[in-house]
Amino acid sequence: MSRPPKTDPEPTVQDEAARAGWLYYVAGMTQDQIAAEMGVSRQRAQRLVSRAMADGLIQVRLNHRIGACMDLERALRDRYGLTRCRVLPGLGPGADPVPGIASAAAAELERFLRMPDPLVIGFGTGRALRGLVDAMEPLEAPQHRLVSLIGNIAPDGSASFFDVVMRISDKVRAPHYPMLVPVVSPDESLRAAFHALPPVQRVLELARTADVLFVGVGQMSNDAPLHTDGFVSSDELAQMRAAGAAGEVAGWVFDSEGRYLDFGINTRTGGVRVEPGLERPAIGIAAGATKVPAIRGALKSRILNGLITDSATAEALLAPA
Amino acid sequence: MSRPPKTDPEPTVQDEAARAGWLYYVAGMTQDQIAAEMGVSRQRAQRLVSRAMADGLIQVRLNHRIGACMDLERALRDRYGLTRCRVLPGLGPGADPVPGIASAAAAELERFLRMPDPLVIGFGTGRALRGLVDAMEPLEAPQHRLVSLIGNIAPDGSASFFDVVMRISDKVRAPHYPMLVPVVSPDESLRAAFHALPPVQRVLELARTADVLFVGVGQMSNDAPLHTDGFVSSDELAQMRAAGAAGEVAGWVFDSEGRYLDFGINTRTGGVRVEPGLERPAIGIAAGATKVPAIRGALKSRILNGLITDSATAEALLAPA
DNA sequence: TCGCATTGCGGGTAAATGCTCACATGAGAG
DNA sequence: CTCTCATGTGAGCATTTACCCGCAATGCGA
Repeated sequence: MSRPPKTDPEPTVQDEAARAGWLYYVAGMTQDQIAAEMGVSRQRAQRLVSRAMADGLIQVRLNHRIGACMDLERALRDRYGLTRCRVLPGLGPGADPVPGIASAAAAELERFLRMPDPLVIGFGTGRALRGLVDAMEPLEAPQHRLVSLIGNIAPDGSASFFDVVMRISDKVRAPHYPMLVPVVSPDESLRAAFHALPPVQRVLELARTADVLFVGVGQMSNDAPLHTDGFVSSDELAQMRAAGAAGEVAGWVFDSEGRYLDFGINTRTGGVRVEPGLERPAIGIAAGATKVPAIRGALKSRILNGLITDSATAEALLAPA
Repeated sequence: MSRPPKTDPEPTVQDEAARAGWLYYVAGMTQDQIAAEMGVSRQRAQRLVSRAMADGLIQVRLNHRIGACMDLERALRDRYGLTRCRVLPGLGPGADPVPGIASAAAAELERFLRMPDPLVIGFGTGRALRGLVDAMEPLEAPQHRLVSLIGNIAPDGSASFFDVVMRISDKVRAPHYPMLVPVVSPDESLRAAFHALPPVQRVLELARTADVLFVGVGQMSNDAPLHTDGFVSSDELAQMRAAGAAGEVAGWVFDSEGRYLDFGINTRTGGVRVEPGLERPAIGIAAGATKVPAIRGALKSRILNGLITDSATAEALLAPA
């Protein structure tokens, strides 16, 4: 940019690139026309155009609220090394964020379901996953296998409320493998007994090797799903929080750095936990101010390498910790 | 478009086009990649991208002052004593000059809108101003007031086609003051009656004291906007031209020296006229061979002290009269 | 003046793009 | 209920673009 203020005996610098870029992007001319207009070869015109781009002479902006979301996606990807990230416009404070992100989550799942090669797809549970199911289109995908990561026996012995895997299986006609163990066993030995059953072991093995994982993220505040759904008592919740618990994925509790705790309900939680740093997609579906510390932890240790959220949550996740 | 029967808040609209456009222009992905990313066919991706372009969602701006244009700017400033001048590369003869200068005009307006102190900004009308609006980025600037210089009631009683002030107001969330009088009244006494109304007087006062003015420039040739938009008849146009009319700003006609005529439609034009020699910025946005005599007149008498145009028009303005 | 490396140019070519043309789907009129 | 129109979609194809490769010109140190 240190051009002397002389007149035009030197008309040839990146000025030409600017002019070529102008003609290309604004006037919509083809590179052939630009070449003719400027009296140079097509190849040179092409180089000028691409140089105008590389030098940042051309500024492209998107006049749409989606634009901000796209910028947030990129920022989240960079910050947490995500392989997949989707940010949707928030519905405003106070509104339930689940409907907004559910259809995007459903679209993401459908992308995998449409793949012809058989996949094993693992699912957590929770309201976000339930929203995903509701937003899904029925779709024939019998080549895949759907497996639950989390036990689906509630404390009272019934099947768990949000039986995500079964509902998806209904919609896509794929075989499903429920995890026939309690979400949280009363004690460690009972969990071991369940896990020792051969049918359960087969499901556990399937879940551990799943090609794709879709999970929600639970917060540890007083409205923790684990608590409101009756899996932990208020006292135990408070204890775990005092010990640093920040959130949970598939019932497994971790701290603000995303490290799994080795006490509390983690000794009694059924099913498999999502290991940090997987190469396979591990996609979190979660939004809301109260979930921010939980999501941040899961992203930091790469328990999740993909995220679907809303713009307000994305901004909070990008704010300095 | 297969609409999911579910209650999606905003399932899919041109949001997809915006997303595709962002991926294409900002992220630099190929249409194949976009198709894979969004789970649609390549053809659809291409359609989305081109729609994003057609809908004006994508805005391209050039961050470089081409040497030749800078020289023209300086020459125009010197010749006509302009305080602001911006010359953009022409798009070639025959091409519509409006898109080229619109984004520069939008940038100029945005500079004023970003000022924290409240301003009163006055606007004329016409295609150039309309192009400006389309090129503008949405921007929160509620501290300013936007006022129309020109009446916005068309001959048939409808609101005028290019309701610039309202559209800008939409984009920047600033209060706006339309000029509720006919662009051109049938006779002098009717104009006086309109102007005597107290609400109109308040708007007139606001318009007279506006801190910044953005206006187009109309030519008096057979394609005069005043004529094509139905405000003057062919006969009247010819009469005025015979009497020396060279152009008009905000509906007020002047001769080749920029002196306002005191007959013809000037006795019936609503709104305020831009007085020559203002200290406050009075910025004209105009380009095209047919407008050259009009622009020259407006510059000569300093009706305008700022100009945004293209290189071809700038050269014509600098040619000896 | 002579290597010798660096840079820019034109040619050629594979990939990407846009465009047109049938065909499906659905709404609305008859 | 059928026909028609309007809209959207996928496929094929011509055009346009991006990239790779020799070649020549220029700059530089020996």
